[in-house]
Amino acid sequence: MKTPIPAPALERLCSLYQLLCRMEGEDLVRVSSTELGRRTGQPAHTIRKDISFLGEIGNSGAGYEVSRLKDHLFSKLGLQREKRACIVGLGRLGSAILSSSNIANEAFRIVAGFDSDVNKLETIKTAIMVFPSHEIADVVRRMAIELAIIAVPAARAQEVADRLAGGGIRGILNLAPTPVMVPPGVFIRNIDIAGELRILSAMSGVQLASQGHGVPCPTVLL
Amino acid sequence: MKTPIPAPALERLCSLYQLLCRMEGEDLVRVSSTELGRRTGQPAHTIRKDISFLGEIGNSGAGYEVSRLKDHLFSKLGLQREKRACIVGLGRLGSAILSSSNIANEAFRIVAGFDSDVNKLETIKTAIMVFPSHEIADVVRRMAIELAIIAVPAARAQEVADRLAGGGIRGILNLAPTPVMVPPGVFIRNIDIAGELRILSAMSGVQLASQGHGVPCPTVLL
DNA sequence: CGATGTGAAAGGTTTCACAGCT
DNA sequence: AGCTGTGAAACCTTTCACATCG
Repeated sequence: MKTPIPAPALERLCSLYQLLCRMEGEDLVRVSSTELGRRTGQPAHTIRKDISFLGEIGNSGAGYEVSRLKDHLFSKLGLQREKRACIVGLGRLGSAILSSSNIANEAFRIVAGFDSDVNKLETIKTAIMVFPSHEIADVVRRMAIELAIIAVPAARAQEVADRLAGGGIRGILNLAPTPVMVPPGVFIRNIDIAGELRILSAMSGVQLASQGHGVPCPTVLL
Repeated sequence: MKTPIPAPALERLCSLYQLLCRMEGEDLVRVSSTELGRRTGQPAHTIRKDISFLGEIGNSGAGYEVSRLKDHLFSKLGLQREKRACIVGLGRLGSAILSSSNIANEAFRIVAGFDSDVNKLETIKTAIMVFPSHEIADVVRRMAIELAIIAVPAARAQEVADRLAGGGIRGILNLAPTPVMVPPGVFIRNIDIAGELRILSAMSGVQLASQGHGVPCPTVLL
């Protein structure tokens, strides 16, 4: 925690954590950076560098012990403490995420949902607590919710983000097709699924300066 | 084309294009880079630099004409030619995207869907053509589909990606909670929604080297 | 003056090379 | 031999400063 970690490295480390969870399930005990590189699509030295940002861990010379490295990331990435999360917008996208994300998740747990449509609140079938949207700030504060997913129409996304921020949220994943802005201290990730397709469309028609960056490499043979 | 464009700049330009579409709807005719910066959360010089990667356009000294700049991006980003897209996996997530993405889209059109569950193919209500998953490569080739969205369980994502690549796909947006690898020439964006939350969780608990300028908005794109 | 466009500097990330360990 | 960890080089992106235009 001494060294500041580059954001891209942090993202890769999160992926790596997921990979290690899977490998542990496959009963693999030791793994080299070369092998991890093969399975993530990154060069081995990137893997080693990323890991080293969190401090030493591997038995220098004999690869990493899978479960030890996993636990190391688990704690260093702060995933140890399960964070409470909420989801705003219980339409098709919101409830799809809800039904897929609340199973077996170690880093966060969705504990509340919001929607502005009162009918929907009454008819929805879910184990989490649901509230009308105007109570966002209150509920976020009262339940000590730290993370939020926004899955509402574009026109309402900024307003929702403001309310979440007002309740003291720490991080927001915005899935609405327009970026939102947040005050300093709140982490934001704007992910627009249709926009992503547009980017792909553009990438395939324009000459790029470099096409690295999270793009898995080819181990291709078919 | 002449100047290679940095990938991050390309992503921002796609966002900018969306913003300009909205501004045109608001009947705004002229806009300065400062104003665009305010609305996207980026500094003005970044806006100007990004735009300049595509060649000159603004009346140097009097801002940009909204519709002219919009059209400029539209053609330079290759959005002009509407690309055919498909979606693999018609579960909750897949059909949520389908119902929200096929309305008024200028850059791509979803023309086919795939699922391995034959019952689902028979019961699903949609305007697009649906096929069993084992026909992916054939259909992609026959219908000249260029882009794909993967919305299947993690265990089947790589296999689906391989079939898409086999059919000659150009770009893949993978929403499964595990990254997939593709042969060179295919553009890939791996977006794991639960993983994004995990990244937020980690970001709020670890010291970062550089964090977005307080209010940014780029799409992570992957 | 206030705006754009751009070469050049600054800053951050990735890649390399090698010391040290098994 | 093969592996990890890391300082330093190489690379790419962002930021700055200023020439130029309306």
